[in-house]
Amino acid sequence: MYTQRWRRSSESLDDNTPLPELSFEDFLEPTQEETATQHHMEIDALDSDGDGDGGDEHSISIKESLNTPQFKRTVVTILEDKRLRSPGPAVLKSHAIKVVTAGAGSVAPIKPQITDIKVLNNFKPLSSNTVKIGNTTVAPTSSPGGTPKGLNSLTMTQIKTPDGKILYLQKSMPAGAAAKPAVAASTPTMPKAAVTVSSAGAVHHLVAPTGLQKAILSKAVNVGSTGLVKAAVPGKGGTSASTPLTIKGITPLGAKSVSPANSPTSTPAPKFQVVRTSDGKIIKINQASPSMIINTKANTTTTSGTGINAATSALKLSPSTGSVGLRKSIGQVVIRATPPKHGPDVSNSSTLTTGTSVTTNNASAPSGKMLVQNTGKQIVVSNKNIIKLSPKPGAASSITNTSGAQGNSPTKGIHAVQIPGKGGVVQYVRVLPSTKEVASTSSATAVARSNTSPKITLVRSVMSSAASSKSPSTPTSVGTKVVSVGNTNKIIMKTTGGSIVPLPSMQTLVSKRALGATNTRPPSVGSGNSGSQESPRKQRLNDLNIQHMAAADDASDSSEAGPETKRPRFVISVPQSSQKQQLQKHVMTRPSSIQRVTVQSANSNKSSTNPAKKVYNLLQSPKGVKYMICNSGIPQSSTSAMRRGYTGYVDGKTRRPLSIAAQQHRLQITPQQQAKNLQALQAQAKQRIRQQQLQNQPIAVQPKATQATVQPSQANANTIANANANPNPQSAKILPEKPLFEILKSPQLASAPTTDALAGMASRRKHCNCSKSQCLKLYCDCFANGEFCQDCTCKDCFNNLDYEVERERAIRSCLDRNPSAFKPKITAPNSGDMRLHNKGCNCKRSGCLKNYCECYEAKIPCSSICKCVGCRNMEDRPDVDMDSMDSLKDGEDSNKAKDGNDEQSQDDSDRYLTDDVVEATIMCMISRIVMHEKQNSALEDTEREVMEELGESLSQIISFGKEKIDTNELVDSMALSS
DNA sequence: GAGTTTGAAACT
DNA sequence: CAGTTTCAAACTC
Repeated sequence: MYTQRWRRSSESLDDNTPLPELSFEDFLEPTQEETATQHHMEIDALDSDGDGDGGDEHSISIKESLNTPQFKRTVVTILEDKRLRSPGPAVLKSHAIKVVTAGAGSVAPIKPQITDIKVLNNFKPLSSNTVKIGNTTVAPTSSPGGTPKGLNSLTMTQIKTPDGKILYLQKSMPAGAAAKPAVAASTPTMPKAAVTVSSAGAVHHLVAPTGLQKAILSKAVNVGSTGLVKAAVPGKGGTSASTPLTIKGITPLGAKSVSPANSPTSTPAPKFQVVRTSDGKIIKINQASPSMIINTKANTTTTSGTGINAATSALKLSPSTGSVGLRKSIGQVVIRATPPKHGPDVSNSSTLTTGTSVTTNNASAPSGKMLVQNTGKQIVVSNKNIIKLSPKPGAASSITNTSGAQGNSPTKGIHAVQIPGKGGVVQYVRVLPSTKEVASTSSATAVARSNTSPKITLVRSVMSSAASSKSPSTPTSVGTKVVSVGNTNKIIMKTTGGSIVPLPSMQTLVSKRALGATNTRPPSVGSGNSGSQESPRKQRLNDLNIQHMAAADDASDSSEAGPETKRPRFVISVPQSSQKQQLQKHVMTRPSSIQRVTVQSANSNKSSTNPAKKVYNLLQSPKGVKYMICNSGIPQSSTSAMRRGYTGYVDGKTRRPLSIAAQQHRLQITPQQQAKNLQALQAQAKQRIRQQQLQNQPIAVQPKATQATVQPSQANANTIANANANPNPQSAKILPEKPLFEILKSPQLASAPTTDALAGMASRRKHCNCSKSQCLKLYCDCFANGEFCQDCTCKDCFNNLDYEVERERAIRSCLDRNPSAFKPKITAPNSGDMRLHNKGCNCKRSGCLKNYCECYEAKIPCSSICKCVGCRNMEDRPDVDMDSMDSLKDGEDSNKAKDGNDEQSQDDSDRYLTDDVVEATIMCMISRIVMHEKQNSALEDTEREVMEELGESLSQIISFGKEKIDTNELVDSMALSS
């Protein structure tokens, strides 16, 4: 079935294929560890910009979350839409709720489940709006009143807002054996009010569909001021092994939903976007209502009786206590719930909502991460897959859909986006054309609009990639269109009345994860079909349904078992081609045709634990450049963070890390960028001068300097040579420097050639000795360099394949703190030898002349970036001005006076004015000229600049000379004193 | 090899 | 963002 979806090209693995390095983040694919049970869902966003308008942008993305054996979790993140234009019912502006529960997987996690709830902004409960995540639905209810009906019978968790508003999480009694806690805000009319939100006397009732929502919160969940709440949910039974936590929003299922849950009476037949995660969880977004459940502007008028103010943003969720607090400040709510173990529920729900064949398979579907952003611009599905929805009017060629073949969707034209879920599960996104286009309208009608769901248009650019797999299940029937997201694919969802913003790519969301690669294509780029923007299809998105379908062929993937199998591995390249192809479901996991390939060692079996198995993401740029990202392990190349010394041995030429972003940058180089490049070139030239000076400096530096300048091995010369051959900084061409295949290999897996290569360039000179960090913090050099510990003397080391989950989590943590954490600290901006410490040191006592200093250790002089005190490792700082000329003169004079030897000074000048220094100086001057030429600067200005450059260079040289003299003096004085 | 020093990383 | 603590490497003895 899906075989076509997946490209598993051994080619990509070809060592000869140039594979530009990718940032370390790129390697953070969903870990293998993720199990089907695990779910990580993020829902960002609810954009009700069209509250009144009905235009809403909604993006839903599903990402796979890291699942550790201990912690299985589903994360749902809802982000606020800051752009809410129309007033609407009180809406949470941005909300992030993160609930993490220990997975109830076959392997019962012993550790308590953690639930994180994070509310970023105002929370706006929508009466009719409901969000359904997996089995759990969260819906704000406008109905005033006390506890919803049937609360007593139900196990309820309350969420209280500062305002006194209360949200209830309802445990619907599971039809099946295991009851799952459901969180829902129900409209007052909801027959089964599982959850109610009452503020100011307004009560929202949550109705949980019997079959669908099941959530059990055994532990209280608290939302901290930070908006992040962690709650441990004991698993079922004493062991607490698996307690799926779901938030169940009971949304009035519009025409589609067959769900038992009753839609609020107030809302006739709201149209919903249903997103289904690979694990079978379903998220429904009621577009009819102006605001999504979770996100609405605070200022919005509340038609629904929800009393929650944006202002009141604090939420507390305590399952046990039932209290949930929402805070304004918190913009995000992430709910992580253990994925429902069993498909039946899911399937049911899915069928109810979507009713399409597509929905059927989820039982085993791996967890997915869904991110919905209020702005609605982006949808991230499974890891890096992104679907962007943008409100811009102009962009879209609306996709007119008539009733989709997919099933029972109430709405007519359904656009389906098929996204590969984990383990080959395909997620489908349906976009139902809204029948009504509402110009910006008053918000109040949110609930009432059931029929008139906000109009959302999906605009997608033509898929460039040809390989689109057809999912059998996907209806090719007329009306439903499957949108595959290809490289250039752009999906724009436009609510009526809302503007459609062409989403350049799906990458935006990825940014968090530093998927710079995706950005490589400007929106316009890519498919010849500009169409996405120009002729975007406009269509209401009534129902957004994303499903992860277990691809039959995925069996291989899934069968591969192991955590990896559950990760989505695919790349989506979608051919622009014909509509027919479009009808075909395209797997869209990654922006720019990224393909994920699982590579197993010859002997590797499907066993999940097989360390040898690795997943490579293959990426091919429009230009045909292939990139490979290794899923397992941290790519060494990309991460060569080089903390203390490693950097010093990495040669920019051979290992110059090139992040995806950087690559994109190159691809999209602009004149300004060119100018910057020139500047960088100048900087490099200066650095070169410095280095030259350092090399000549007899003291201390020399021995290491030689080392530092040693070029890495020629191992990859074949592939690298070309890349490096182009010194022209202006070149927009991607220059893969080294086959990532080798670079990315974990040390353990690295082939001999690779090892050699690495050894040549940056052989590990040492092994860590960590004792407390478990080698999962940047303290650990191995970890910081993206390497597995090997032959180290560390204690309790987790930096190995045995703890890949923890490791990946740690990586993510580091990246959260610092997205550049794994990027090389020392880089050569361009082609040059000039390496710069990106961050600079902060030495205070070492004078930057000991290896404590990262700059010194890397054999590079400190720069203006450094914050060091008493630095002795800088030959010339920018702040050095011509005054140094005088000082140098003085120094020379003093030196002369001291030595009484003019020849000495002459020798010094000869020493420092080496050919390299002169050359570098000239390069600086030339670069100025070039830059000015490009800028069409006046000749006079150019000349002046050039002379200034010369003066600056001379200043640096002089400074160096002066410092050297001072050093000599010091040495002499010390010698004398001794 | 133990103890100290150092500065980045992590934390508050 | 600044101050403090933690950490592991670098260094000293």
